[in-house]
Amino acid sequence: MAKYRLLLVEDDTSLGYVLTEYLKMKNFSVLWVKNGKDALTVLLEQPFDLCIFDIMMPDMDGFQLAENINQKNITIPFLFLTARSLKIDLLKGFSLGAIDYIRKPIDEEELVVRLNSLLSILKKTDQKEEELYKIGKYSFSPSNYELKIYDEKRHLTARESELLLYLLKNKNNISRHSDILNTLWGKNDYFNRKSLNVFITHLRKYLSKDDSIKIDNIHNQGFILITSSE
Amino acid sequence: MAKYRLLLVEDDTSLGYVLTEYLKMKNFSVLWVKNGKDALTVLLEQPFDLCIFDIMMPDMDGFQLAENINQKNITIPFLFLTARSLKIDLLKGFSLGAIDYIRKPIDEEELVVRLNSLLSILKKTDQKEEELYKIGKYSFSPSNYELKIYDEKRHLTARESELLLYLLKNKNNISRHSDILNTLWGKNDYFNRKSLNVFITHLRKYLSKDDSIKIDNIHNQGFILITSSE
DNA sequence: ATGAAAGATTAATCAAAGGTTAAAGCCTAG
DNA sequence: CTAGGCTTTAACCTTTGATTAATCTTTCAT
Repeated sequence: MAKYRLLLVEDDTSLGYVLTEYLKMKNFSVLWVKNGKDALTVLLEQPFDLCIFDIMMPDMDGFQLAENINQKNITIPFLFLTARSLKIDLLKGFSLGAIDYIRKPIDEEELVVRLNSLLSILKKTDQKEEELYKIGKYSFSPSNYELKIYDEKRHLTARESELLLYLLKNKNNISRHSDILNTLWGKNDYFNRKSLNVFITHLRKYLSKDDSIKIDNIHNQGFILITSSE
Repeated sequence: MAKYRLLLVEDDTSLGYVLTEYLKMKNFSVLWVKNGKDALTVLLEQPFDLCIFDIMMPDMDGFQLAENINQKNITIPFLFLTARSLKIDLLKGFSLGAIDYIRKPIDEEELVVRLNSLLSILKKTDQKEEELYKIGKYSFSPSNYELKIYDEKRHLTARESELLLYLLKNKNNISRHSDILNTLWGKNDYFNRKSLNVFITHLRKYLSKDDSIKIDNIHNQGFILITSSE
């Protein structure tokens, strides 16, 4: 089983250290940062499966961090792990989109089973791959990497296929640069972005035989596969 | 939003009644049964989105119920809601496939947000809950930066979109210069104010196809998006 | 009424982002 | 170990859009 990648945001040095080591021992890949600002930076650059936020931290607290994530349209599951046990805080946490709110002091073993439970739910809902997609006059089979129009077939490469699938899953909605890159490339930097452009060019060429289909760029935001038909 | 269907398995009559009524008030559809046997029967007959199991019950306890479910390959998400607070019980609960383990006494409000959170993760597939604003004859999707009237679509830039969203949130109320500038630009000076004017001009042009919409200036105060319709 | 400040509009500017093509690396099967 | 296909990097060109500027028009206090 692939390691799950966790981002731990915790300003308390000793707790942060203990948790990081424990979770690593339990076969998680953990990045520990000590404040919300650093968290935002790495979230834009690297993919994670789940984030764990402390609330009370200097500079940017956990709530502010969650607000920032929502505002920036970063799609990442997160939960709060906090000493703040008041109900009002819990309600606020969930209303910000947290998938859990765990009160300190936490038993490490309990934390691990809760993390695994949440991660397995998240994974289950993410995996749903259909057999055949219709794109205007084209049809696309992600499992064979095959793009067909009329009788013409074209075999896409793995990357081309993944990218097209990603765009299709968000058909007529923005697929954000950062989300694409984090999902397909695993990181988001200058070179990946360039690479992404190259593959977008490929897909546009392959799909050029049906004018009702286009891949638009939304400046500084992402790409959007538009099918005007249907 | 469609009602979620819950199955509550709880032998305590007064708690069962209170919970059922409370959850119904919170727009859940609830079936309450008092033992594991009845639970199994209705699970085979009716669909549910989520089940809530007490543990300590006569005849068949919650753990046995969960074991039965696994053995019969019934795929249904369930969680435990129990007075048994020992870690060993929690670990057993998760190992049986529970998606949460909530210790009594439970605050009803907290229970509801936890249920909603879990259900929204589970239903992530049809979680296409993109917000859409109506502005007279226009509709605006902030996540796609898309402004639509009839069949015409226009993609706004990030700034245009943010500004329109800000005005919409204060629809028919004044959006102050200083508030807009501080929120979107992060500072408020001569040049930003000039920039803001330019974007207001853009939005006015984009929205000019419906006379019932206008963006008025309140001298020295701010702007106000007015929709006379509705 | 009048002048200064504020607002509206259009256009110019320029750095950043995107597009395209080709060459360079990198795997992997044979 | 090498040939061929795929991905990444590079080079170069085009487009985009926030800002600034320039020029009118409106508002408001006096």
